Amino acid sequence: MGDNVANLADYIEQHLRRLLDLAEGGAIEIQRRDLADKFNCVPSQINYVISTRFTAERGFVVESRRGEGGYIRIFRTHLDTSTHPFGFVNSVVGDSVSDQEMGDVLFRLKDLGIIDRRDELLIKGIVRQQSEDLRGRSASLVRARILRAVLATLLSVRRECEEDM
Amino acid sequence: MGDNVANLADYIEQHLRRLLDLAEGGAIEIQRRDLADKFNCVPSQINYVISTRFTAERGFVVESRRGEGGYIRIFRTHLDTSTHPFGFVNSVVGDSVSDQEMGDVLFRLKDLGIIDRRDELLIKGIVRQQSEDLRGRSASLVRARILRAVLATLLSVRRECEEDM
DNA sequence: CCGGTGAAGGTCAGAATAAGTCAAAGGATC
DNA sequence: GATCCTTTGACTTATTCTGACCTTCACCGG
Repeated sequence: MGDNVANLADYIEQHLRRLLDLAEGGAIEIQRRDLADKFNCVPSQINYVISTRFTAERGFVVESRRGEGGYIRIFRTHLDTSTHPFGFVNSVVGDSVSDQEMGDVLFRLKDLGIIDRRDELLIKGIVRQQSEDLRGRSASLVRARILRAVLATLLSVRRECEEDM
Repeated sequence: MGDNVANLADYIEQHLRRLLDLAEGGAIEIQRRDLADKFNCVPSQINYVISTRFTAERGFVVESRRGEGGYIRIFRTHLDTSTHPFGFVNSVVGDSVSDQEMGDVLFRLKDLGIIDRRDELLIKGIVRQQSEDLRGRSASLVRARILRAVLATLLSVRRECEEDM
């Protein structure tokens, strides 16, 4: 225990985090090849670091492009999901959701103070609108997907709005 | 925006956008040969830039003519943003959406200042996450639904936030 | 007229560049 | 020694850039 000697992946993570701290706007751009050279490893190691450490759950979004002028960009999101119920949302929603279950989930979230009454109505409206022409199982699958997506959006946007004040 | 541009195609795109911004009536006319000379590249590079960056999805129409007195004209198309969020979103999204189309739609909305860079990435991430294990048509349908739902949420919440101030 | 000619722009496929994927091997931890 | 995390490299995919070849058009000489 104590100070475990960090491995390569940890060093690369540290490096990227330092860059992010220094960067204006909480975003950085790197070349995969260059970074791999700097750390004397194969390029795919960079992908490993990014996919294990710079995830949405940890508050990052990553964007990349191949070919000439290619890059990897890492953005810090406003959303820190360890303090915000992202995982929680995923755990309550499930893969298949009936209209009734949707109501229950939203009720719980409102009860917990995560969303308010207006959000509840808004979400219910959107989910219903987007699943209205579907029946049975496919409706439930779509509802689940949309519910998760909408909740994720709402939570991150809310947070942004709060910060803006 | 500090968009760092790393390749020729991006430079040419930027140049054309600047011209469009300056132009009265949101339209410009260029000579392919001249532009290629200016950027020291083959003429077909211009076609590449136009066909990848100035698409209908991104809000442009392009018209050209060969032969003596030939030209390429680029027009910016307009989008009515004053309508209700739902109607607006529906007019942009459609029933079936490829990943590429989603990218273009979000790009255009960002271009119009309706969403910002982070929204763009966030939404792309959410939609991809929710459609990642699907293939072909069903993926496109789900993408369309989720994209509509997420955009509608975002726009409604945004409005609320503004009202609250 | 009318067919030729040169001046545009268009198409397509291949090379070059850079990132992504995946599975298997290697280590650490319990 | 079982399991989980890391590291590697062979293979895949995406994007850009180029050049050879094609099409369209105005104009000109006969």
